[in-house]
Amino acid sequence: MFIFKEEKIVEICKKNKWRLTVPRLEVLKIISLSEKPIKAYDILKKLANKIKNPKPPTAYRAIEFWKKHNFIHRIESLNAYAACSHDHTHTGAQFLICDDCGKVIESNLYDMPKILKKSTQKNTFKPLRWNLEINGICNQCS
Amino acid sequence: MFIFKEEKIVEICKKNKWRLTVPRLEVLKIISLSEKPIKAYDILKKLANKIKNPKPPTAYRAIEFWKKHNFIHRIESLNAYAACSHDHTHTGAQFLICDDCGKVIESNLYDMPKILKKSTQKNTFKPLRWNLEINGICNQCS
DNA sequence: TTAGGTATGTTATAATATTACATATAAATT
DNA sequence: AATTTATATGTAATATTATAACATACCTAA
Repeated sequence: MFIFKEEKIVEICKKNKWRLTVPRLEVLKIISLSEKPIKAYDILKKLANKIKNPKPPTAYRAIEFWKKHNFIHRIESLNAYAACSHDHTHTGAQFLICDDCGKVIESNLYDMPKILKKSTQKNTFKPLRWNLEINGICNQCS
Repeated sequence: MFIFKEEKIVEICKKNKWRLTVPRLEVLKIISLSEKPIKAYDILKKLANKIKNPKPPTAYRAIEFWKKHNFIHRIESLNAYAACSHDHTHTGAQFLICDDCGKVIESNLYDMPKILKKSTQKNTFKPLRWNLEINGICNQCS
């Protein structure tokens, strides 16, 4: 989805005083090198090339870490994970999921569309974060 | 979330020549009587009051049936199901999920917001259906 | 009333995710 | 530098969510 530069990651972690451990770095690499959103157990399988006999929690913990810091997203309808291709400040994300090839494009707006905001106001609901998944057919497949 | 009238359901099924079987009807009742989105295995537990020793496929098949016909929605981020509180024609849905009490408000737009449509066009992506989940704090909890 | 299609019952298992606790490592404090 | 504290990992077990496969039952229509 989006390839991170390792030096950049090292730098960001240092700056934020986050511990950049081996499982964390390897998991981020695996996700960011994947062409499509990748599932936890596929991450785990690839992780086995780097770490001796890793167990599910090792993968899930690293996933959780990067998700928390907005470096990756979970595509809910796919149970899969993709590197964030935008900056790490947005509280909402949207994804264009191709029903045909399975590739996912992240397409951020940063602000919630007015009409959605209005609809939350009508319900006196205070929105904090949002996730939009749009299924359809991508450029390449149509 | 939304309570269906049984006679109405019977009528709709007859009209569409859908088979309204016992597991299907009971599963729809269970979901529509639930205050919050309900999980498959909780549906299954409640179904046991109506059907002798039901197994997961019985619940999942009925869920699939109503989902296909747009009578219920799956809240992806919760792995849970809620009765559709709107009509059954929309191809997109959005949900306001309260992080505090877990209740979910369905708030449909029918048309995809222009800004989203524009963003799919920029990617020459042909949208077919969409699902938006907004987390935040509801009226009652704030 | 039989053939075809559709739905269910049942067993088993796959896929996804978390708990719990022991150990290790890094960072902060003395 | 040694000790304390907090954080991360290793590991086994198990919980949760979902599907496959196949036999049986049941509608519908010819």
